[in-house]
Amino acid sequence: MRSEDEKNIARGSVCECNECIIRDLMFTHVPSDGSKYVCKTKVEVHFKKGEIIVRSGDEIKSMICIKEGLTKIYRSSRKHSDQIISITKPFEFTYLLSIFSDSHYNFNISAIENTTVCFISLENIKKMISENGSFAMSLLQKLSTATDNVIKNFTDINQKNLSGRVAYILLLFSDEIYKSPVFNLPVSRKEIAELIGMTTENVIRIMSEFRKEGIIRIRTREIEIKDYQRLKLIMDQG
Amino acid sequence: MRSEDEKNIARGSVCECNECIIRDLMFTHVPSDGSKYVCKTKVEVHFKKGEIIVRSGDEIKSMICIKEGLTKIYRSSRKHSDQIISITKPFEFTYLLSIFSDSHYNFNISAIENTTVCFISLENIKKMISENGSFAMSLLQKLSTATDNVIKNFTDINQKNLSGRVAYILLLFSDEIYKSPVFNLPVSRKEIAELIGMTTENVIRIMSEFRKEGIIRIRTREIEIKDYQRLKLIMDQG
DNA sequence: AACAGATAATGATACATATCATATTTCAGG
DNA sequence: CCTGAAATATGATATGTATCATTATCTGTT
Repeated sequence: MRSEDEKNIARGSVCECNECIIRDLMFTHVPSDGSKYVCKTKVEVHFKKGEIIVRSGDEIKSMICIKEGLTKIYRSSRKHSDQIISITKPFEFTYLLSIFSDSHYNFNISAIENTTVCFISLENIKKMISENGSFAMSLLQKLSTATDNVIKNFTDINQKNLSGRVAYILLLFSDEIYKSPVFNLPVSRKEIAELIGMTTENVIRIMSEFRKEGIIRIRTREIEIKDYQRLKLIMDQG
Repeated sequence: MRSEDEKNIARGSVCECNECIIRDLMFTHVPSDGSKYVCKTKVEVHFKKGEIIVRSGDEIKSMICIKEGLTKIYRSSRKHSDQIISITKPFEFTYLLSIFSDSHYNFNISAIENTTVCFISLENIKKMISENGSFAMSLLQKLSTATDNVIKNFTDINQKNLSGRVAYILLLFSDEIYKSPVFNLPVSRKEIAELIGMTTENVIRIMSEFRKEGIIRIRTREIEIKDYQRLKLIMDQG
């Protein structure tokens, strides 16, 4: 049976995206024909909202870079519900460094919006690292920053009470992802709960409280942050 | 004012440790004079239990490898108590990948046992990475495995109830660190609480319960795991 | 347009965990 | 050996959060 990666690559077409980190790194560090290893094997694949991109247990054959849309990395455990580890934005790599530590995925990745991703042959990336140290160094820097942020988010969220966590996630979407006070939540309340470690009911309840207090406006998935300062205060004090 | 690193290096002597990961990687990947960059600048420093090795905010000038003893990486937040991110054993690097993502430490590191650490000039490590891709690749693999484990531990612990967490930490010390059913806890109950995200009182309470049930024996810091299977069950079910 | 299933919303209650208060023990320093 | 501060221990209570139950709303499908 073919792996997900192989199936995905088979679906894809050659990618020419200019903002790509890898392309950027190659342009900076690989003198002439950087395309030798990477560009030939890059393929773009589109996933609809909700579709699974890779599954825990699959063999890792690609680095996956988000071109457009939004994805989540998550663990599924037998008894409990899923736990979301992080959300990945355009021009970030989905899977952090873990691609170097294991031959198979330990987490799942799925699209939480319609998403275009770029599969880049991991074998070739490894070859590039081995042959070009300054490329390696730059890639290492980018990946470790992302990993650091994941750890920082975990510790931040862990210390907050429920209101603080909900405030945190609303500000994340507003400030970091959509860069607007009005946005459509790409995730269900259940997924928010999985992201910040609480129950679905309490996510809903606390969002309702924020609404009653005039801090946010809710129209199902559409959220408007009306009192930014207050929400920030709740996040910081939670 | 000199950074902690500089002060530490000034205290140290040249290190000749054979089990060192860096030395091992160099031996594998650097043909002849691997010592050129690294060995000359390696220094061993001893820290007494409780001493701080690096402080959040210090400039990062070294990779720090534990030779002997045990250290903790932790965040100090204004209001709440510290949060321990991970415990580092001999022949592991204390600071994971973060050394590549920032110029200054974001976390603190301190010795939780009498500890000997090895400071290796970061500048030289970076030079090695740039000049030797296969060294870079191996280092990347080792560091990303460690980082992966930190993330996995976070998600594991988060899903457990208090009993499960205490069981987890006791088994960690017994299985991973001391490899013996009897060991002296290197950390206070307060530090255990900071490591697994609960209050000191509840750590004590649950350990007492385990004692009353005959699962462990406690003599202050000395712990004996008497019913390994039961403890494991509590960890898994919690 | 109507339906069904998923998602969101809200309340009542149970449970887990934190907080507060108070002993008791341990241990470093004089 | 004593002493006091820190760590450990235990109980009572308060609080936060999860769970369970029910209804309302949304969304996609026929």
